[in-house]
Amino acid sequence: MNEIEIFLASKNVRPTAMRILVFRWLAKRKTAVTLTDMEVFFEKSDRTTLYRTIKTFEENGIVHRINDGGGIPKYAICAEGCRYGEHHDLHLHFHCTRCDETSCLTDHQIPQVNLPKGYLVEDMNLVVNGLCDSCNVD
Amino acid sequence: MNEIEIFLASKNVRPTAMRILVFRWLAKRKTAVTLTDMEVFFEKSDRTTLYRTIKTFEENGIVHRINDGGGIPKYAICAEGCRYGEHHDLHLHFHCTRCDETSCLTDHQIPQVNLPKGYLVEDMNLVVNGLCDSCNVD
DNA sequence: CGATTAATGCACTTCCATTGCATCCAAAGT
DNA sequence: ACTTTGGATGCAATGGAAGTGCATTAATCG
Ligand SMILES: [Mn+2]
Ligand SMILES: [Mn+2]
Ligand SMILES: [Zn+2]
Ligand SMILES: [Zn+2]
Repeated sequence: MNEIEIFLASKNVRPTAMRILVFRWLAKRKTAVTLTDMEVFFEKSDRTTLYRTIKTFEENGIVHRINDGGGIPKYAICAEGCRYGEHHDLHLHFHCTRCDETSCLTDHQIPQVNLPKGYLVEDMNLVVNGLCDSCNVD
Repeated sequence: MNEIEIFLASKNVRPTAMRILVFRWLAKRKTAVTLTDMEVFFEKSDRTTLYRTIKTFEENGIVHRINDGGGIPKYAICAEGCRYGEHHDLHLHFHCTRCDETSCLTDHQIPQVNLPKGYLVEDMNLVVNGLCDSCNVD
């Protein structure tokens, strides 16, 4: 077993050929991907398989879902420490309004927030919209 | 003209009967609404009309769209100062994972964030998931 | 190898958003 | 008051993406 297979197995995800390909591809991306992105790249594979692959990945703490406001979910590989049903990706997400790419700024944590009395926080999601460094060239 | 008509007109939105009804209803809501919510309440009206009504409201700074992660957009009345294509609702949004209601916490601004060099901020959106005060009763 | 269980592929369904077009209405001009 | 006219509305159709059922294929285990 190679490194990816070992990793997937450690997440209780059976390392099938398709899953290995998808994971390797995801790991190389610098920005989050949509299901359609996957569909375009893996044109030989069925959309349903990709759908269930990314769902399995999400459920097992391998990727996290990002909602950048565009309505279509995007996915990116998790940082370490994410587990089944328990994600720890409290970092900021940047969505570029020009190139429509969404990226994880894993070095930028979501600031602490105060809430009114009685509210209990489970999770947070901060999306910053603007121009990414590539697009912000004047 | 009553107060609502004057307000709509001030936003360059013609105060039709339907728009007045919708605005009045929205103003009474404590939580953000979906298009389907509107459809259920205004059962006599056509879905398309409601769709275009809320779209017009959004485009003219009367409501803002909230994406709480559930995939279905929600809408709530804007704070003062929002204009055509220019919203100033940098407040926190709370989404309750139990009752699925989403509310604007207009008193809670989004904290300042630092970004990597080269990134330009245009807008931010912070959604906090958890239990609202009504649901967090143990 | 045979039995068992999970993954895949295909077809279909569902859920909303969105659009085209005909009709209606209300403000503005005569 | 009548006509004109552009925007608002309603209905029907389309579009796009998520999700489901089921038969088939592949992987795993004894
Ligand atoms: Mn991320
Ligand atoms: Mn709000
Ligand atoms: Zn960009
Ligand atoms: Zn609640």
